[in-house]
Amino acid sequence: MARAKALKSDISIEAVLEAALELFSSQGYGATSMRQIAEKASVSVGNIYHHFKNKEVIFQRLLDRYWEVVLDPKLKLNRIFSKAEFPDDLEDLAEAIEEVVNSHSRKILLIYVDVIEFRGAHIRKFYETMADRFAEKYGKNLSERRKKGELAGGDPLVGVMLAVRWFFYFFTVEKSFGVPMHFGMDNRQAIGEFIKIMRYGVLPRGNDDGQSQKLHG
Amino acid sequence: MARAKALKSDISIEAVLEAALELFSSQGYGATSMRQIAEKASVSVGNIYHHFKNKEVIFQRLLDRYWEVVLDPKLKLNRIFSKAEFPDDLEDLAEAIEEVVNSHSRKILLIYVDVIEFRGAHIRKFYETMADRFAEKYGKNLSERRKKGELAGGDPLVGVMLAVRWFFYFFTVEKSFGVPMHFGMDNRQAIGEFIKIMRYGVLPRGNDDGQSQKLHG
DNA sequence: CATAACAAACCGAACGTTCGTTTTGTAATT
DNA sequence: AATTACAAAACGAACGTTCGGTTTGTTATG
Repeated sequence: MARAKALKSDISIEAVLEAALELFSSQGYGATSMRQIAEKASVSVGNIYHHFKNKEVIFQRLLDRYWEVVLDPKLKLNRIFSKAEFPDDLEDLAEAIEEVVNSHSRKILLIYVDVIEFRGAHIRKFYETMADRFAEKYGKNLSERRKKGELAGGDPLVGVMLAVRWFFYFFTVEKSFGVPMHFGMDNRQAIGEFIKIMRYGVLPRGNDDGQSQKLHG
Repeated sequence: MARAKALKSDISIEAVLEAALELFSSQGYGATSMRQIAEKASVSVGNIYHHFKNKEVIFQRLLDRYWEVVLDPKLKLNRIFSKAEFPDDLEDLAEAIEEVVNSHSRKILLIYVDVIEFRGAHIRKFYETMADRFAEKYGKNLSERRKKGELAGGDPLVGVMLAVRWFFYFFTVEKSFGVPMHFGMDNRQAIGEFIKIMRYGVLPRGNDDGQSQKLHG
């Protein structure tokens, strides 16, 4: 039987990838040297080249690992996607996305490194296929529910994509960029406001309130 | 009697900044060399160092120029801010932000370069002060209108910030990152869907089921 | 059990280039 | 004449990568 024994070389490879992730995500690709990676990984430069053809395949490998995470069907976010209960799942979506960003904030930064230094060469194709998969999985369920009148007019898929992208960007800026968005309120509160707007909009709903809509004077 | 005469040296400085902007925004800071800048600007390396203390001040200068653009009261976007007619101004906001991003897509990329390679060192303070200024300008007007019942409950400023950030991100990804978001629809249509959701939410409004989005012609 | 044989893992010096910056000297402008 | 603008060469340091040699671990053989 095949044992999953941890080879010594695996430890080195892991150390190199971890060091490279740390450095690429905090300095960029071009500004990170192989010697820096070697030192941080407590490994010789020659050893790195024994395991990796060159600097770029290290970067590529790191991006591949992020895709594995994001595409994992066991990921909570993906399970929410396949249930497709928008907009009831907005809170769950926010929580799951926060979890992804918190757990993989540095890997997410690599995407921006790729955009800046490689013109998005490594990630473009992936993003396109991912968007398609998402639309297929989530979209069918949604359009059915819309026919039943559970959702307002317009393409419901847009609403989900909009929210998902916004959540991702929100937490990425907060966590990966390290820039608190500070809408003048707590994080959780800001998410709550966003969800409220997504569901009900910012214009007052006329029915149960004495105030009826008096816009466009 | 200040002459606005264009000195010859100004032409060199301008060429250097233009070349540096092009290179920094497409390769990142660390991966761009002074020799590359010099060649693209048709200027000698020594000449660059005659006008700029070092490489980093070139980068800093470029970011400063972007702030000047964004803070200019004459900028259409800023004029919309000071009128604060949310959510009626959503279309105008989208258009103005698209204009800013289209006109300054490369400078916007510098922000991401700063985040990646300098941990946002150059931009952090600016963003904080800008958010405050925005909240002060736009916020007062909004809270008054909310008291008059023109807006739904919750902090109305969140809605504006939410929309503004989303528009910026949307156009930045489209134009600066060069990644078409392709929500399965036209750009203008996607913006329209977003605005509709912002105003009315995705849940159907009680008055007439499902078809309440007919106003705002 | 001991050991020879072999490959994978690893190291660190060295290669040729290129880096950011400085120095030196000349042309242009004032 | 004095100062600014510019170009070219040169500096030491650092770059990505290569390479010869050593250590380590496993397998085969006695």
